[in-house]
Amino acid sequence: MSRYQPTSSFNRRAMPKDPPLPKGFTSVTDILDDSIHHNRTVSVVGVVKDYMLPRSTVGHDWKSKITLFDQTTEEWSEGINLDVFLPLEEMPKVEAGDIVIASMVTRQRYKGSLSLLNNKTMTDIHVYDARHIVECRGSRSARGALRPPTRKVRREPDQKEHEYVLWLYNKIDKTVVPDREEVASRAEQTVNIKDKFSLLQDVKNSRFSDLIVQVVKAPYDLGDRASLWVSDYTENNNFFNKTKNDSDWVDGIPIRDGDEYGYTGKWSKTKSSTTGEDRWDGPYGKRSIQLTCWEPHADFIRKNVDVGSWVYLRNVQIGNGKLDTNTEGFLRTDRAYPDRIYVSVLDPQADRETLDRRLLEAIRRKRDYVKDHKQALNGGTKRKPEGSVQNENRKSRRKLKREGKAKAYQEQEQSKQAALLGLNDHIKCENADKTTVPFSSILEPVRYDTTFELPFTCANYRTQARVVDFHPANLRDFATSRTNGEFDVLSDNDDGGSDSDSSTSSKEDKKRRPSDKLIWEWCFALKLEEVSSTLPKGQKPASAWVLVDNTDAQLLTDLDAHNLRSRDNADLLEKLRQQMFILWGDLEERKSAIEARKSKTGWKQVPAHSDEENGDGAGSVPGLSQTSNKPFACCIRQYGVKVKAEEDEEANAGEGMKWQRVFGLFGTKITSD
DNA sequence: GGTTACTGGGGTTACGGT
Repeated sequence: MSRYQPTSSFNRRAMPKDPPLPKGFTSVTDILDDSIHHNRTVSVVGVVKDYMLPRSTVGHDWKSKITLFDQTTEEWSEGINLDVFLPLEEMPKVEAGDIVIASMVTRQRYKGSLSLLNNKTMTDIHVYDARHIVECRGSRSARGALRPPTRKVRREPDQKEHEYVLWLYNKIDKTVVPDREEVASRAEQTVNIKDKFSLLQDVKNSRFSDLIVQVVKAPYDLGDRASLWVSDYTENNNFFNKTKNDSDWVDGIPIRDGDEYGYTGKWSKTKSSTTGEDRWDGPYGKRSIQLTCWEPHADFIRKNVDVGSWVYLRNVQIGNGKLDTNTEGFLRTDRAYPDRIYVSVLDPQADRETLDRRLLEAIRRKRDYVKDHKQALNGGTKRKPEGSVQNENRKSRRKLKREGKAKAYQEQEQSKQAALLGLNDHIKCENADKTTVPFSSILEPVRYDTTFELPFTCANYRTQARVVDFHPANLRDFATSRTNGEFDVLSDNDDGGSDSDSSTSSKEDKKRRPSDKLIWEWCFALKLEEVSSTLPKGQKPASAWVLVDNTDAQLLTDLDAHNLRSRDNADLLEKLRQQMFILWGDLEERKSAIEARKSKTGWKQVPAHSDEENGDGAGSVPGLSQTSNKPFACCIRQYGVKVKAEEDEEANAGEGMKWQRVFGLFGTKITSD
């Protein structure tokens, strides 16, 4: 049996004299049937049931939609949507009752719904004007009713197709064809697109709103419907006031005063359960709304939505629900289009460029909420001392900058000498106009009016040094991974995805979400040693560990980080090895040999304290200083990070924390020419 | 099967349910 006459439509396909579908065509029923794969190219001939006038898109084309049905679907008046993207002037013009041949269209699933999609190079859309088909009744062909094409067609319909169109016109039950005028007037309204988008803070009772929200609690399945708690991190006084006290919640539903429906009794068995599903993952206060979603939305939610998902919800009816206590939302089955799903899952990890601005703003609000929430948890006083320390630093920094300039001038002569040291000219360094300062002077403690020593200063330097060690010891560990945090899409985010200590999230928040992607970044440290022609004999050159972060490592190596422990990236590892060889000569070979001889106590940590003027602190490997490599010009920045203070140390960065100065490499590039 | 690779609306509108 031909696939154009499957058993599934046998019963609906009556009359033995019915002509077969023209070769290469598929019935609407079969297109709607799951036996046809997605993205298959099909051709269809059908009667226009509904359409939407073209609207502009954010892309180049305009978009219109034509709903088609045929004799295999007329019993249910079911139809398939044909989404058409074309320039406005090329858009086909149709009316209800017209017959359309759409050849070479793609069967697609978009936002949960099946539809057909035109493609510019392959698809032909031929429209037969219903009013003229009547006039063709005397002939065997509907050819005379064919409207002039709106764009160049690949192929004219053949005689069989013209005949089939006429047959279909006569065959179709006219009572199921919607009235032309009625559809036209409805279509006119489709160009008046009402922007129903609303923030939760602005939703109004009995209105319909489109929302961009995050699911803050696992959807609760109620059989024929699903309950969803969502937030966009705005506040609405009419919302339920979620408190930290979870005793007023059962199974995701707040227990109302009076408990009219006896929830407490009914569900008391599960009340004490604190499984992940019961967990509240949203903001406190009046920031979340409960939605009741009927089919087919409920089914979509069951399959595609979980706690943490960001969703775009369309046509949510806002109301007070039966209890008339708090504002709730209702996502109902569309009466006119029962298959239409008004839920779509948004991808916050998408390119920032393509991300919906409204989603970005919601994520920003969440970030701010989380920050403020953290402050509240900490008593709201923590930030002040931090700020004052920074102000302090800012003042002193300005003064130091002035002093630094004078000092730099004095050191100019010295640096000129250093320039004669035979630098590695494969290493290029930015800020060539800036005075080079000796590496040792960067390491000197910073004093303010000689009354106290600053923990660090923020400054950039240009200097000359050579690499005498690196960390981690294995080049494969120069790249590390982290999950792409939710707030990373915010351009001003400073919460660092992997910066778990500064994160305010709960443990659950840190748990990897299915949508999180693994991000690979460079992170390694180089131990630099001073090169100086004026160093007195016998005196050890100054040295210090210098961190190389992802951006600076990208510049340095001209490579992007990936999992270097994966065999797939063996090429990248080799490239990295070659690049580093230019920078540090045979250092890796020497280090490998030494490490191989070392006891199996594991690698030592990079010294947390980077000031290692004497060079023999933890992390230094004896013998590596003898490595033969050339010094090079590089840029070094000094900055401070907050670390936990030991009991006997001064906590100068707020409660229990102290400042520690750190050095970083920047503006330095390995070149092979 | 085939191309190119993006674009994506409606509404005097709403029930059902604990």
